[in-house]
Amino acid sequence: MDQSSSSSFVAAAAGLKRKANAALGCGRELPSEAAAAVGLAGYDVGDQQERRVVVGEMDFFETEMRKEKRDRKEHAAADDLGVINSNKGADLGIDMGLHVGGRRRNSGSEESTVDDGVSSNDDDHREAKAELAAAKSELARVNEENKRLKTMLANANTKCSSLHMQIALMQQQQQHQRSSHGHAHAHQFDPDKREQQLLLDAGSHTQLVPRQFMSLGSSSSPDEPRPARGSDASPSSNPLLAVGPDGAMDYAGCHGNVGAGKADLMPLPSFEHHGHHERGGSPEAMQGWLPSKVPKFLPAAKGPEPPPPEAAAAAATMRKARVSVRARSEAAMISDGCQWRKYGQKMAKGNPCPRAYYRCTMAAGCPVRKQVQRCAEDRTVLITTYEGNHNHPLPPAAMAMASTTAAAASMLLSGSMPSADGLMAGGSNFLARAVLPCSSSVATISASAPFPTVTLDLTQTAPGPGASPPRAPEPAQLQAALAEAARPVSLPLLFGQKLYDQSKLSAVQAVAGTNGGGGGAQLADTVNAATAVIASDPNFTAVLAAALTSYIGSSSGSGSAGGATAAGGSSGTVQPLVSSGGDSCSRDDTTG
DNA sequence: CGAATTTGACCTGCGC
DNA sequence: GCGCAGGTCAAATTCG
Repeated sequence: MDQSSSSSFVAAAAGLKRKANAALGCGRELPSEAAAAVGLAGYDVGDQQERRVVVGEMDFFETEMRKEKRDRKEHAAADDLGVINSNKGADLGIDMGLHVGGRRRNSGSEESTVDDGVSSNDDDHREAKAELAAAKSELARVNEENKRLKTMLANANTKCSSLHMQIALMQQQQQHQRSSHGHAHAHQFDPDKREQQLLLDAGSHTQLVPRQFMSLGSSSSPDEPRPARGSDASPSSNPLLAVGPDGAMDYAGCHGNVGAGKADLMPLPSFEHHGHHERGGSPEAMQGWLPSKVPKFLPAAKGPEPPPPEAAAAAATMRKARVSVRARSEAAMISDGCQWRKYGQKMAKGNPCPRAYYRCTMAAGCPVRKQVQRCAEDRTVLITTYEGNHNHPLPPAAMAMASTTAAAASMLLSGSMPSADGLMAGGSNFLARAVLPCSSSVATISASAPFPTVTLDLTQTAPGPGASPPRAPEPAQLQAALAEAARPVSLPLLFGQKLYDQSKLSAVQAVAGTNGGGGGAQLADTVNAATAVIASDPNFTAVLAAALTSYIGSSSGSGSAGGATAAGGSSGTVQPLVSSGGDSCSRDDTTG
């Protein structure tokens, strides 16, 4: 090794060390030995390519994305039947069986290579032809399979949109009833409820999922200026078509600049970006991106009609609702199908690992951000916290995560913003019971100020006495868990039985609206019914929807959902995974 | 050379 | 008012 290459190697190694540290979430803080202590020693920092492979993103959707690439490759390959690259066979996981002597063709010397090997042996030649034909057949079969899977995925995502709409409609109905019946009385003597109502009233100023849903059909805020819609389809008559007047417009807008119509991009289920409507005057509004801080949110609202201060404050609070995903990963970041750009890194108190800040770059002005941080207690656990909603269609690979997080956020923010106690007494622990047999996922809610957060914990194994330490799920398992989370099945049953049961809803609303201690029977009934649904169909989307039912019913606090707390609360199997600010681990430290 | 990342500075909210 | 912590900005740096 000459001197120049040696020095460049040293420089590269230094850079790699720094990056590897950062990738492991322990960037500036970790000297070499410390990096080794957290597992860096397992990586070959001298090989950048290797490092990129190993320390790169943990790809939840690796299989799917590969499949898509593969699909495209195979189409090309099918058109060019003269050459079958054995690498394709490797990618496909198919042994093409072409490794016969020197007869494997390559694109560089097809004729001569083949002839050299074949001319001397006609039997081998025939055999190779047969293998080639078999390989083609297999290729065609795999192509068909890929197409079928793609179609299934698209259908699933469409159904998931329907689920979100149903959740929204239920929330809308609940809010309408609440606003028309009890809220005037309840809020007069309950400052918290008054504040909640302010949040509700301000909801249409926000870009949060529930507000998006609420905006369907009739606005929750009658005085809220709404863009005129030619086809104001009734959401109840056709939830899918009524993805939302706003959403429809926004999609039309973003389709233009992010390639709508591309087969591999799908509109998010009712995801909407409100910035265009609310802050249309400012440059930031044009970009659709606003910092999350309230003081910046307020001045940014320089449009013709800035929202009232309390509305803006409420909007800022609600906009901070987050969905956190915990997963074991050695990679620096989980791959959720979106494109992210890092815009900052910060040391968080109580955690030696830095927190990285990313924003979505799939579309200009997408307001979605995420924070990535390793858990202080278990640095194999990567905590990814999402905030905001995409304002653009997502590739199929991103739909599972987006749908799951949107559903969780929607649930968390639905209706009102109950106290943390109320959440923990009801929704959280109920969610905590939602252990997926298929993925061992656990969802918890924390409404701790200022950032209500839903955590999807993909690190937990099924609880059991004396259970061994959590086992790291394979990426494929994680992907399956997320895909499962987004798979909407049996929702008509769930909603038909519970969420559209107006009498029961009214009862639950009465509980929530009056902040009273009664209604335990109805609540328990709802919880039990939802639990039954989960038991019969342990689907995470259904779990979330069911949890929403429970959550709405229990949002009044009072611990009336005591039955729901039994399994998860104190067993230790469900930890307080996330708290405000997404710094779950440090929270765990401080709360003991 | 453009895009992405790094990193110190800055801003803001909050608790004391 | 002050200090701390979280979050963001933006110039500098690195990468492809």
